[in-house]
Amino acid sequence: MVSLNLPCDNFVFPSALKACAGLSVLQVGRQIHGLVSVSGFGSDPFVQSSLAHMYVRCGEMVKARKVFDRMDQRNVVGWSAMVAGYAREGYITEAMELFRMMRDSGVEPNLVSWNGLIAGFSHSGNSVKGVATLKEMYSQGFRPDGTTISSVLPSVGDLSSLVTGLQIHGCVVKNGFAADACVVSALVDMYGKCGSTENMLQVFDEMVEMDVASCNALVAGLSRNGLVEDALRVFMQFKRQHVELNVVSWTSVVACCAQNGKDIEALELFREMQSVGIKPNSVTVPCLLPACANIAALTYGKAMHCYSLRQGIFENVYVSSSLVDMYAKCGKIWGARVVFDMIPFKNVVSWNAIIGGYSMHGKAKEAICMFNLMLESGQKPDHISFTCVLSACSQSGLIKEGKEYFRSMSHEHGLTVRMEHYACMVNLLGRVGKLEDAYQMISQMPTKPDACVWGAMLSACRIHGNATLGEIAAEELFRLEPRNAGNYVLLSNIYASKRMWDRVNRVRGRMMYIGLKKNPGCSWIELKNKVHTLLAGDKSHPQMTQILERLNRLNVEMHKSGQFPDTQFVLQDVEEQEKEHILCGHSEKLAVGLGLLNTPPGYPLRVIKNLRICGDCHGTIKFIAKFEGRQIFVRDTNRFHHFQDGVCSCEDYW
DNA sequence: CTAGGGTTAG
Repeated sequence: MVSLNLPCDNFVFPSALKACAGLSVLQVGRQIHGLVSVSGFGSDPFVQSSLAHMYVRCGEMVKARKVFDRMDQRNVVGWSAMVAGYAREGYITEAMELFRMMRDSGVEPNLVSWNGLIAGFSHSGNSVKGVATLKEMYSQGFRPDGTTISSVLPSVGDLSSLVTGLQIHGCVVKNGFAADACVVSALVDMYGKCGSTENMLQVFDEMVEMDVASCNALVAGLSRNGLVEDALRVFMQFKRQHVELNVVSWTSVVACCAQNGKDIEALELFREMQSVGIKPNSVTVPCLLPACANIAALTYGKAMHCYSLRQGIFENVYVSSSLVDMYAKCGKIWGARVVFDMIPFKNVVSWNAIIGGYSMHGKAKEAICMFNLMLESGQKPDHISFTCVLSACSQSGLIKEGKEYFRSMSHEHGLTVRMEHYACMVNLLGRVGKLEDAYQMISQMPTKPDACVWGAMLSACRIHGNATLGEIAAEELFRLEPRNAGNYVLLSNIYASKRMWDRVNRVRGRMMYIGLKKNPGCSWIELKNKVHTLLAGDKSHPQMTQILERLNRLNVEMHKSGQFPDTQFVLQDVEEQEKEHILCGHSEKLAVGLGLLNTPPGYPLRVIKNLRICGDCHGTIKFIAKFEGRQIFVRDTNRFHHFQDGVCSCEDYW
């Protein structure tokens, strides 16, 4: 229309600006603003309100305010857009103040004004304000409608306040809002977030007309509450019933798998999603990438990188940040850095990804350097930034630096010290052998230490073979998480390393009594675009004979060179020779053996393990790396081990 | 002709 030189009037500007607002396209909005300025309609109240709204929706509150301040006759639409905008951006005081000023200037808020304010609070995650505003609206004689309900519900879910949720549900039933699809999906979501699956299912079952958003909320709700199998089952049902599943539906089910240890399933669902013609978007990618990272499926991860570049979604900060994380977890820390440097607008998530990456690789210097660069760039650190930098310090035994970061967290950055930060400090002190200091830190905590703190203590006791403090930590853990087999294994390993076999048997008896089995060790390796899973002692892999043959040959070579496996890591009290036999079956060694067989000489190997690497395997893999002239990366639950030339990047300190 | 709502994301 503009290129045809047709004149724009005060009727077409609002419509065009509304389109910009809906799509948050600031660039076009600015151009239209320019046209408005030269058109002579710059003082039309409709045009001005629309302009203010466009800037609000593009997150440009300063620009919006400028337009609003210049308005000659401020109408209810302009006021309401500004109020909602401030609430949405988290400027609560400004929103409330403007709301008051609107009334003082003689403009009465209507239902849409109230709803906008409530939606703004919900959007910015303000759980208390949303509900409070709903109550205030009631007290001033405004009846809520379906929009009010679906605006306020998201903040109720965040509150985890089931009572409030039930009250609102009651209001929905009484007023007949249950026919509104948005209300139903918001209710399903709210009950899911409050952990009430019975209510969630009831709302879903009573739904009048099938609605895809409610189906999606149900899948997410089941997944979030640990009912993974049910989530997958209902998804399959929806597919069979020909519910018109959209990109959100597929993304939800991919996320469900990726967040619950079903990494291979996540990759398969992603493929199926594409095969039925649903295009993954900038949310799908960060949902899927953790699955690639978990099993070090680098080829899939790279494919996602290419896809993101092709689709033009790489610039999305969540997409690029999850790519950084994926490369780091797949052993490519340099690749992670390259991607990080290409992120145009970094946020705290991006910085945390690269700091965490360096930390995981034991590169404390680099992690600290990136942390300082983040501060210099003006980015405020959050509690995760501190978890990353503190764990980097503990990987490398940097006591002084760690203590200083720990102190600055609350004193300089105004952040609350959480359990995981105490756990980092216990880890830091404990690993260098300052077990008494670590124990003292726990005793002086303002809140009761949780399992991650005691777990750090127990691990430190394992490294230094301290049975006395180990027993204290273990007893706390048995009370806090009686069904976590790892704790029993750690304590029993402490005893085994001190040859206290009667106590080893006592712990194992206790485990058996409550019906716990040692978590089987499991490793993954990607070879020729296929991810292979190996379980400790499992002989089912088709190449197992060759693997064991190769490993035995390497074992002989190792003995010849005068090195012997460290057998103190075996749990059972058995003859020395048999111990070595059991160690041979550890999954990380099997994965390395498989990698050696199926890759050309000199090719680097990347292995992922679900538990911490054992000392014997660590020693053996150091030997293999040297003997075979290979770089071998092993990622365990804690960090990366980069084996090369007979040494490991962790310097035997893990 | 201009203002308000639900589902996926470290």
